[in-house]
Amino acid sequence: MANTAASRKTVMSDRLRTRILTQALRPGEDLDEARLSEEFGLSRTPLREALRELAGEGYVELQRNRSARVSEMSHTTLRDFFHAAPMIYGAILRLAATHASNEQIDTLKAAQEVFRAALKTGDVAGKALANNHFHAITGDMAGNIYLRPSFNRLLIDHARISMTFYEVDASDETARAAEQHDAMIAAIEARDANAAGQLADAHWALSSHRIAQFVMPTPLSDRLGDSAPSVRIL
Amino acid sequence: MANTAASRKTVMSDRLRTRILTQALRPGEDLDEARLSEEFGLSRTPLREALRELAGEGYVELQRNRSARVSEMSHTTLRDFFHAAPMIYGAILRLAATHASNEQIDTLKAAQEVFRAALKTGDVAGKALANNHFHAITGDMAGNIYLRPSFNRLLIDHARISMTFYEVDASDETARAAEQHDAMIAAIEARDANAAGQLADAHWALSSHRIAQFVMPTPLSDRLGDSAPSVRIL
DNA sequence: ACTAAATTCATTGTATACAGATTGTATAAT
DNA sequence: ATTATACAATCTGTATACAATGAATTTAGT
Repeated sequence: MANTAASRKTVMSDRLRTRILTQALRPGEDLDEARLSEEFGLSRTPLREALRELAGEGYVELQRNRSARVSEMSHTTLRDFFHAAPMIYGAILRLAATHASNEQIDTLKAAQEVFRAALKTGDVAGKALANNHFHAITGDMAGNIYLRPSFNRLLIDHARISMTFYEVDASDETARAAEQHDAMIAAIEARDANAAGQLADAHWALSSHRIAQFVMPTPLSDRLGDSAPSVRIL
Repeated sequence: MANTAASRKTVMSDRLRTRILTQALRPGEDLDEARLSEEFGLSRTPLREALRELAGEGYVELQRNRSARVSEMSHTTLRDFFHAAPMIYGAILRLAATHASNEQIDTLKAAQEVFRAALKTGDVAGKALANNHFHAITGDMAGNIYLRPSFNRLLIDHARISMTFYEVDASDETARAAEQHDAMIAAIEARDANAAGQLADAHWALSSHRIAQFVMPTPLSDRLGDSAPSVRIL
């Protein structure tokens, strides 16, 4: 039952998802059907179906009579990301606090432990994936089928962006992120939607600050004396 | 070039989408692969791929080792719909006003003419589809890849719900909806994001009022004298 | 030498046949 | 009569072979 055909296909999908999230497969990269199907020991038929499922989730983009590609990430997508993320993320976390089941809360706590462990090892991909998993669980908790597709799409690019800026060590900020995760768990456990919403804003502010700092580092002139560096990009 | 294989597949996808939007295929209905592939003159392979693409867009739901089903619509989904729609819709229309190209505005005007024409004929499916197309264009205008998946998912269920409550004649309200569409076009053309956002709220209020009235009609006691019927449902 | 057309090669799209899984039915045992 | 088990039928999942499309290269013409 372990190596059954059905499981091989889900394994393939999961592996591809992980590779895209960690940028082992780069944005815009072509996906050769023959090569991939051979690698996973499956024929092209199930691979093509898997690619279409991944396209629906936003991992890849299909093009007619051409190879599927890993979803692009341009400066335009980054602008759109900054616009959409706070709104969706706030709504998700408020709903998570309202609807989370006790079982889901336990799952979230476990994910948080994995995240903290990943912070210690220092493995970049491990951090990004663990963080991604933590937030994906909050998406499950919210349980709103209309918000989920956009939220999941945001998580994909958040992980991929993270893979870039986690390269630069900033252990104080990751530590603060972990603390915010703990606060989120507490707010959700207390069914406090307002607190969860505020934490979403705070968490987002921290994350977006890091991203902005990476994309557009503080100019030297600002570092001398000026205590309010520009966070706006583009 | 007209009846090529590639076009047959897109025709099949489009037809299935239309049937689901108009509830010719009912929520929860099983989709038999053999029957459908035969109907459209294609083998099961491309049909299965099409179903996976439709699943990604939210039209159908896949289940392992079972037939694909038309996406469900329960009282739970309706509650989620009411929660998510105003937020997403407002954001989309504000972005549409900010980013719309002149060509897109022309397309929107054409769609509005089709919508007005559909209102006159009285065909229920025609109204719902024309309205759906109008709003889909505003989604294109917004051009935010992170909001689009959720917005499109909302449009699917909005069309399906409309197919139910458009049955009941309420020509005064559909006329008002058409006027709001015109106002939206004007706001977008003027690049007035605030006006567009307010119109989104107003349009949504009208639509949700109709839906709520249909789902939970005004009790007789309220109709006699009480001028403020409850709009809240669930 | 350079452009244009034709041909070849590589890759995607589709059809068919087969394998695997699930559901329903019939039969047997208690 | 009821439950359990085995069998059969139906449907989903996968593999392989073939068709069609697009890109690259070669060849012919100017």
